[in-house]
Amino acid sequence: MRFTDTLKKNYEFRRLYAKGKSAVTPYLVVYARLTRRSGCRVGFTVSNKLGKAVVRNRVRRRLREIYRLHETGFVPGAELVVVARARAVGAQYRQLERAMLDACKRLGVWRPASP
RNA sequence: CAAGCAGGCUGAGCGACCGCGGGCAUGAGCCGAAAGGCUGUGCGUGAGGAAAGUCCGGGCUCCGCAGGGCAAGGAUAACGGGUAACGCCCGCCAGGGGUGACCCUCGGACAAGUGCAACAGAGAGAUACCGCCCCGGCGCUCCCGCGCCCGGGGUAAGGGUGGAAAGGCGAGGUAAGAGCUCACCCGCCGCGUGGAGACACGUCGGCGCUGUAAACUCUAUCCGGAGCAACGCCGUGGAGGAACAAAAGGUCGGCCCGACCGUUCCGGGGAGGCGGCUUGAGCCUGCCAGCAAUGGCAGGCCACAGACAGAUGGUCGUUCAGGGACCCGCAAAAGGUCCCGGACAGAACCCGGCUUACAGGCCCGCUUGCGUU
RNA sequence: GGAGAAGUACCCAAGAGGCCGAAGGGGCUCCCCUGCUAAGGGAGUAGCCGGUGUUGAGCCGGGCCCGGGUUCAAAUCCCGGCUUCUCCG
Repeated sequence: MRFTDTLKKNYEFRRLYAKGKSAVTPYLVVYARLTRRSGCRVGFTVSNKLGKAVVRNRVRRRLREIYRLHETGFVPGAELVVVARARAVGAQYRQLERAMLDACKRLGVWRPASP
């Protein structure tokens, strides 16, 4: 994740929830906004209502891997938070991937990478 | 060979590409006055037997506390040992289960005191409902005797109720009965022998006492409280305080007037940062002591994670388990092809246990039954 | 990560060893009131699961989150799980 930092502080998450736009899919919710920074910043939220620690870790790792593999397509300066919903627990990797890219495209922070 | 019992180990292997957290080195690039930081490169490393539940015991911190005793509250409970300690472990005893290997048991004291034992039943340490027996009364009868809407007394053998009816059973005894007496058995106390002890055996003597302490209680032993979000250090700004200066300067403004603004130190401490943070009752090998838990000695090793919105992942190939379908075949076995497919589960200060979850696989020992020699 | 609390009928809930065969509300059924409904008033049975029987009623057994245990007897006492909720920066 070359140009990417992770969102860490609670106030950063709350600022994004308050000021950003969101897109909803059955598997996840994406909040996003644009800043003047040169790199992207991303955070992942998997609440403990989704399951035990193993389940939550697997969901978060998959979401992070999806972001990593499609990192070059994100608009610089984007700040986003991906919140997993309950149906993400039993989802296939490809379903999660399609849901996340679709949501990001609707928010205008991602476009398919040109080869 | 089959069925079973007990214990221990293991918790898929190899490879490819991309990616992540620590550590060490490097000094290539950038930033910085420097310390150093970020990026890069190389080497090596990176989840568990339960990491889980947070149920016990410790270490470690802070708070409280002169020392000792008593009380309150809580915990534990046969006996002997192990351990830093434990409610854990080992051995053993008693009771219960199993043909057996073996398994199960919060297993002190109701004979110190108090409470409770609903309903049923006559009666729940006490009792006379039915019954049985004696005496009196009345009636029947020639008498023997028999009967009862009668009264007084004896009785705990029989009936029924109940979880439990007050040692069991037999004989003697008696009006009928009764440990009232006796033999045998059961239990408790005492005595003798053996044992480290719980206890076992014997029976010379005494006694016959309901159950319940996961009811209050008593006895013995142990325990101060909170927790790494503990705690220690640093800490821009802002609130507050002190010292210095009261001139110069800055901002608003065309200028004057006017308004606003200082520097240094202290400072509880919020955000944040750093430490605590991984070398420890540590791991491996061998020998000795012990039935064992465990302990002792010698040698070797730091390979055995340390994050802080929290790393250990993703996509594949192949092998090994496993399951299903088909082919071959009378059937089983073996073989072949294809498909599916990997238990429970993720460190968060660290250890010792317990409990709970768990696909399978491997090893050792033992028991019973059958067969062969 | 740590510290606690609570689970009782469809919902809210009382009960703290035996009279529990589970109180009381809400809900449900029937009746009154109304042109009809709501509200109000009166009465009533059951309730969840399984079995049996059925037009319906009934009858039997099990059930107080789940599984063990103590006791003659457990919603209640003890042990172990599960679920939900709260607090600590």
